[in-house]
Amino acid sequence: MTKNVRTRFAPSPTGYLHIGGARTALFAWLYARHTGGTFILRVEDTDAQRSTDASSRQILDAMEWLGLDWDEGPFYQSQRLDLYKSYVDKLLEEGKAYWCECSPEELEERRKIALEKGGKPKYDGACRTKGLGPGPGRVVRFNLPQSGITSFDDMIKGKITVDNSELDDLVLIRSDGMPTYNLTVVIDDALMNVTHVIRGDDHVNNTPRQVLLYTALGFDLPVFAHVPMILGADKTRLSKRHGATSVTAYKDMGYLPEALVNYLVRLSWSHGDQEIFSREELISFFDIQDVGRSAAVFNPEKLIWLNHHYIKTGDPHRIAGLLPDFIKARGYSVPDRTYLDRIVQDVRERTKTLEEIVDFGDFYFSEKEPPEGLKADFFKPELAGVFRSLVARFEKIDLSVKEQAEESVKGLLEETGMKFKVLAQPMRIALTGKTVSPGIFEIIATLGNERVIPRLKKALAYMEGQE
RNA sequence: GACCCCAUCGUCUAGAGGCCCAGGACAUCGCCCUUUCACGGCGACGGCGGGGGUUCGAAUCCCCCUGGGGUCGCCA
Repeated sequence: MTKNVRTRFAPSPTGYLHIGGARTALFAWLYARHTGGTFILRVEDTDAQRSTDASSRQILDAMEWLGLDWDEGPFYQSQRLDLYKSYVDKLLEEGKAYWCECSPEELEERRKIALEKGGKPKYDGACRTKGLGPGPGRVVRFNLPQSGITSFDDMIKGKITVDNSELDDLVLIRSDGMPTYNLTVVIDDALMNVTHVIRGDDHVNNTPRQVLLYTALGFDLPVFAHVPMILGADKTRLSKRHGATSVTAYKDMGYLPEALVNYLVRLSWSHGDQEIFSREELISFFDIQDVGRSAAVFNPEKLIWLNHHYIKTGDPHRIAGLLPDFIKARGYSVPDRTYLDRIVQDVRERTKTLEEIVDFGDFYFSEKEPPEGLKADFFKPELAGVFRSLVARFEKIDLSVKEQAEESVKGLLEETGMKFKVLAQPMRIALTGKTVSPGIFEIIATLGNERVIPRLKKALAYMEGQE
């Protein structure tokens, strides 16, 4: 029987959930779900200076929004300090760790000199043999082997080998008594029985030192899988310079979680030529074996294409339910749900985000006065007659039934011998204030008599005023 | 600078020695549909970084070069 898979996502609450972090979390979550394993959430808040509760909450919210639910946790490392300390004591006793009194300033200085000499700016081991005890300003360092090699098998990258002489004695306990990342991550992954450590590429270089720590602590090694980075258009690490990088920002811009998930999963992972994946498909298809080794460039255009795809194929009722926040943000009052449902169905083929639904469909929420130029161009006096008949006909029927309006206009066209093309734009402008909109009859049906008639009359009055 | 990693269209990728004078998707550009704009359909443009090997045969294997990324913190 194979060991039950256990994966985890371990964000540090020093900011929002980054797109790259979200993709890593997604992979770890998918792998757990795919294998029927367990997904753990662990907040790595050992940096007391920068960690905040607000960040923690925001990250958890973003995870939930993406639908990445966890089976265990969230665990907070700041609540496990005694645990880490007991392991460090053990290392100290066994001579596998030692106290160091070098100050950050001197270390910085020495690093600079080493760099100038063209060497590796690593800790020189000055305190290794001093036999120091605890004291103010002192840290605990890991006493790692100075020779030999360390290697591990990465599920994505393959075998990675590093000469131990490249490594230096990392800090385990800071001078303020707080443990550091490399220590806590190893202890927690081991104690939480994490079987697959799935994390960003930027951790590859930390891994050999952690492997050494696992060994020193007497733990079994997990399997490592380092996911390639996501880069910006200029192929440098994705950052704010490249646009929005937080999951929350995409939510606020009107992206759907399924679109972001679908976009993110295709970065460095693929399943043949398939582009669109349901959550169920993702769970059944996803495997770390299929994750590529090279970095991917974040392409906002493709994300927006996917978002549009999900907007135009998703359940309109559900999408309508997501609209109120965006409607309020534009200062409109929120109409009833049935009306919203119809709006979504009217506009979704031409709107790529929830925000766009509200902007493109602005005329649904309030009457939009057409610009003077449009009125002059389209509300020609010679149209007054037809418009008058149009209004008269519309007043007698229920416009919310699309067929009735269609029949009515058809009759009018037959009667006057006029082409619909001539009537369409003036009607559109009268109803929406602009030249681009959903189909005329869709608009009419959604707007209904109480909105359509006054707008048409207003246009008619303008035409008559020109006569 | 040192170390680690990576390298197929502009971008995401398929491709695990012959099925590939390289397939799909986004973007771009045409055409069709059409009440505007879209949607949809059809088509076009566009790539195996370079050089050596291995092999009957290489996008696929090996080496070098080049290019790119990552790390070198009392951040994670």
